[in-house]
Amino acid sequence: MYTRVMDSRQLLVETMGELMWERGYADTSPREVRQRSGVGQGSMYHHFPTKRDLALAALERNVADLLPGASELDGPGDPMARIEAYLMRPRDALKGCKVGRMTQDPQVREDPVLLAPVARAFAQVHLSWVNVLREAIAARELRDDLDPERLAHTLMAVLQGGYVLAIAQQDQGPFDDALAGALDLLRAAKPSVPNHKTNRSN
Amino acid sequence: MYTRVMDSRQLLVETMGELMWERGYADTSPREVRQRSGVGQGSMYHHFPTKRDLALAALERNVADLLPGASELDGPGDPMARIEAYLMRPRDALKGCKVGRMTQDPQVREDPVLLAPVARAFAQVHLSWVNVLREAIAARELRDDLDPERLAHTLMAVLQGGYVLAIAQQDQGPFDDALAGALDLLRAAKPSVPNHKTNRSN
DNA sequence: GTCTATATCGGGATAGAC
DNA sequence: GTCTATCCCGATATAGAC
Repeated sequence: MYTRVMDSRQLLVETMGELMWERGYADTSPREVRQRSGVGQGSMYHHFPTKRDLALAALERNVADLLPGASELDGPGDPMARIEAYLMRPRDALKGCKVGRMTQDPQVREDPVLLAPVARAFAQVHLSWVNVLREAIAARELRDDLDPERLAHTLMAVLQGGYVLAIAQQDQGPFDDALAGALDLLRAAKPSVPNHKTNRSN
Repeated sequence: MYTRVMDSRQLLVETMGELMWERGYADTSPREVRQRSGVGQGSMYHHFPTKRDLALAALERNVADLLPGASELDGPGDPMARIEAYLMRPRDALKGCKVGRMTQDPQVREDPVLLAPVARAFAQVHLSWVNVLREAIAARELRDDLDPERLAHTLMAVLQGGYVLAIAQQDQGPFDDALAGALDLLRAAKPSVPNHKTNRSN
């Protein structure tokens, strides 16, 4: 590791990451990156021969930014409480998801290399969801006839889709509703004869 | 109404609609539209002075394409059956949603005029969802402590988010999972003492 | 590593004839 | 309404000096 220094390279990656969040990949120009970052032309093309190279680095950075948040699902603590905490964490719905947004960018979608970090990120979040859902079932907080793999996709979709609804209406409300509704459903899906002795072997 | 003729104007709208579905707005050029449609330059700018004008027409057309499908929710028939039919209708997840996709296009997102048809479409679908969910509650197919407005957003989000997951993985699976999981949750949210006499006053 | 200069191409039109 | 010609600009680099 070559240690710290907030050098040009890193500045570029950070700036590109922001712009990709705000504007996507296709509609972000190298010019904008240079202007916002203050890094010069020559310098930029020295570090990143093409826009795509820069985008790849930025994407990986954005993914790395996001994953720690999802690890909130991994515990410790009561599974349903972790789920609730994760779902109810404050999020700016109108900004959308740094990572999920990329799936709608035509030039990312068609480029397996750019899509790969997105796929990996989602796969990892899915894993966390599956685990916490399994635990919730084991703790009798959820009916055991629910399929954790499926449900994990459902809950991830609520999040990603919530952003879409919020942006469409230019209103945070639908996003909050979508998450709250999902939580309501989970609560309604407690086993019909729950273990009231609450001896948490977890 | 000036009757049929698949004239240039209509051809342009149709083609732009397809391209916006495939590539979004920002990344679709007037040139592509002309080439795919076969309509000439002069003709195009005669009918639509700017790209944005064409996009608006195409967007409205795409919305009009989609709404009839959502009216499947409006019945008649058993509410839960309608919900299931709507959710399980075959969809090509990798193509994404014609309308929802627009929310991720930077140039649409920032343009209230272009965003408006999207917002109206979603509002209308939301209405259909609220109605069918109310009916499901009235028919004792869903617990009456669930909030139809919220749940409507949740279910719309599952759909929209399902597309995101599918595209990320380049796999229809996560989409199908997300919808199936949502249906599982709805089924698990039946009232604890359901009315087994099934006297449908609906 | 960074700078400035230069190059090519496509996007998004406008002009004016037919 | 449709055609061809033309225009300007920004996107995305490449070249070569410092």
